Amino acid sequence: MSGRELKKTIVETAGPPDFKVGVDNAIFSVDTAQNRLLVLLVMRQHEPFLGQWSLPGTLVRHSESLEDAAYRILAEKIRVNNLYLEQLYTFGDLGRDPRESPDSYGVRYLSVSYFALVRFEEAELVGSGVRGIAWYPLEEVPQLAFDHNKILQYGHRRLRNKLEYSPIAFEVLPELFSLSDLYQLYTTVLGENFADYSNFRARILKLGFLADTGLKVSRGAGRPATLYRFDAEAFAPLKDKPLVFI
Amino acid sequence: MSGRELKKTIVETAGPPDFKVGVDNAIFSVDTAQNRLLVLLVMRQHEPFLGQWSLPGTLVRHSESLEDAAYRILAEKIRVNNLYLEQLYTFGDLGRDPRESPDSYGVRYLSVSYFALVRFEEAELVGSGVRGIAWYPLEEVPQLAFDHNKILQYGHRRLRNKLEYSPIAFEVLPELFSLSDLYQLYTTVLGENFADYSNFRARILKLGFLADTGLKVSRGAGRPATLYRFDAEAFAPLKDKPLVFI
DNA sequence: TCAAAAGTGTTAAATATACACCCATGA
DNA sequence: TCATGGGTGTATATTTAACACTTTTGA
Repeated sequence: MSGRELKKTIVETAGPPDFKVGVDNAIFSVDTAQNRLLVLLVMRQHEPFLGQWSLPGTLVRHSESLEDAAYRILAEKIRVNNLYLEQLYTFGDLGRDPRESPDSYGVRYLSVSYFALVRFEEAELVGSGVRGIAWYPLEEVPQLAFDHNKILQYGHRRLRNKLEYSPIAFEVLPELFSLSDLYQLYTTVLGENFADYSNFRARILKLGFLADTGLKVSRGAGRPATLYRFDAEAFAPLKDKPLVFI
Repeated sequence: MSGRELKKTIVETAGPPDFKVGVDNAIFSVDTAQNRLLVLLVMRQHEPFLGQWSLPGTLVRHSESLEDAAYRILAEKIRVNNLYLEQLYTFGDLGRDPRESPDSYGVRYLSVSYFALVRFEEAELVGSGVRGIAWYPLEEVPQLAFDHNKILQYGHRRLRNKLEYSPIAFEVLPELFSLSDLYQLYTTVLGENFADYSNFRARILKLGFLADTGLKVSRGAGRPATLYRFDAEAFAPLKDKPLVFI
């Protein structure tokens, strides 16, 4: 063992390990036209896992909070005005990143994952020619780099829970939307395991935070739909109560 | 600026920052005898925040996962057989640790927090003479080191949610318990904002995962209470359904 | 024999669920 | 004029919530 290697080992085992901290985003959107739940994947441009699909991620920079980093990757990949974002889970198991030396000394890699929901219609993919970045239907997601399939699984569960218990749907719907728009969003994400349209409608209207704008929209055949607006003020008193939206 | 300082700056700004990763635990228990919700605090023995109360925490070591570290601190502070533990949230804002240099270059500190619930009666505090470690009633918690008051707030919210929607109560009750034991646990944690004893009883029994052992226990005056056991097998099919226990 | 703790039963109101049906539009 | 999507109503089962009440014990 050379002198340099010896020194390296001593230094690295002396104190607690240094971590590189990455942020990985599970970014979801709903294509209501095709009734599909989509997740944003990017092709890795570097080792490890070069050429494999992964969740968009980045290492956290100096003078940047975790959330800052999460917003930064998101902004690097898509342009979007409306979104919901929150922290998901932190993965720090040994050996989750092949850049860690196998003897488990030296630098460690840790991933703080974030979960985001964006409006599909307005989400514009950024990048020259949009190569190596794509919306994947959730059922068609391939084997991903690192432990990203696991992160995605976490994210999917969180999405379903959030949709059921919080008003995140309205962060991602257009300003004005019909009740079928809303219903479709719910069915696409949650499957069809809940109330039929009629009951859904009655329930959500009774909650009292959807304001009828009086406007109508006609989409091909059929009766025109009334457009509603989410009334944040009317919702405020319900904010801290356990609410079910389905 | 000396040569040494210049070099330091260059090196540190070249790549992404190194993080020291800490784990902090919000460890709760319920003193049913006194109807109090308690949290475990330790007195800091080192700078920063020397002599101030804090959540028990540690830096993650080489060859140790985040969860390993969480279990390690817990074991260092209390001896306990039954517990529930899960990851809470990761705090990585700039300046959350005073050891970070103020110009926000150099090493960063990040805290992955864990939430635990342990059985108070069997939890034995470890340490010579049990100095600098104590169960604090939640309402009497003082100003804590770092951002630990915030972590504690997160933990408390998680505790209430978990108790309402998951069977964590049974991880922390004795093997055999009466329905009033269970009810008292719930009232202590959640306040009294839910069903009265009679309705609570009817609901929880109807769920069908509490097995009547036939045994009775008499505690002073009053009719002896039937002892129940949590039947994990009977609960299994309900595991993935949204359940409300209150 | 009484107070304390455990356990049971009853009711009205609110909600969930499964439907059947009516309305307004474009082709 | 009819298929299509939007919207309304109703009947029943189930759940919630507030109680009054009975039972069994120790003092």
